[in-house]
Order: sequence, then structure tokens, then C-alpha cells
Amino acid sequence: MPKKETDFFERVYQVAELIPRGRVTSYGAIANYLGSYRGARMVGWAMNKCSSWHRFVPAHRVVNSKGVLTGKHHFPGGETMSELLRNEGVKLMDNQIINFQEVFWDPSKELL
DNA sequence: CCGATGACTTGAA
DNA sequence: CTTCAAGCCATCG
Repeated sequence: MPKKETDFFERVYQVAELIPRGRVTSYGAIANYLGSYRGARMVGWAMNKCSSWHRFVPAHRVVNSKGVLTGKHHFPGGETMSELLRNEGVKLMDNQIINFQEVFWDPSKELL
């Protein structure tokens, strides 16, 4: 299996697409699943590139460790991310997920 | 190769 | 509560 430059992204996107509807996860959780939580920045960066990716990526289901929609500023409009999550049953308040612990989805545990 | 950037995280002041 | 600092890793010019 020859590795590609996009292999890292592919793993991130793959995990992102595995996130169940109405659930969310953190950049650190994905990074941790990939090997190191320190790669959280790369996860976020991969999300930035998701706009240029060839397929849809539920980046709106990915938040930071606080459950805050840090990436909403990168979505079109301004409430796109919030509306998407609300549409999935996620309760938000001031760009923060209220029941974060309830909807939190850890790939390293759920996909164990 | 080097420097800068980034949707992160943790901890300390 | 807010703000700063350091760590970490991949990509780009």
C-alpha cells in the first residue's frame, strides 16, 4: 500500500464520516485515535482542506475539547454549523454543546 | 531545508 | 473569568 500525501486527511475524514448522527467528537479524540492527541491541529487543518476534498465531511460534528464550535467561523453563512447540529438533535448554547458528554463520540472507544 | 501557519490541548498566572 | 506560553505535527512558499 503506497501511502499518499492525503493519507492523513483520509483517516481524519474517514473517522469524521463514521460519526453517528446526533453525535460529536473532538479534534483531540480523532487525533488520539490516529495515534497522538497532539495531532489535533492537523485534524483541524484537515477539516480546513475538507472544502477542497472530493467528498462531504461532517466537520460540523467535530468540536474542540470544550464542546465549543470553534470551527463555525469557517463555515459559510455563520449559523450553518449550529443549524446542522441542532437539526441532528444536538443542543447548543452560545456555540457550545450543552449535553457534550451525552453526545460525545470517542472513536478510540466506540470503534474499539 | 527553513520559516510560517493552523478549525488544538493543557497548564499556569 | 481571561490571557499567555509551550508542545506537536503536517503542509505550503
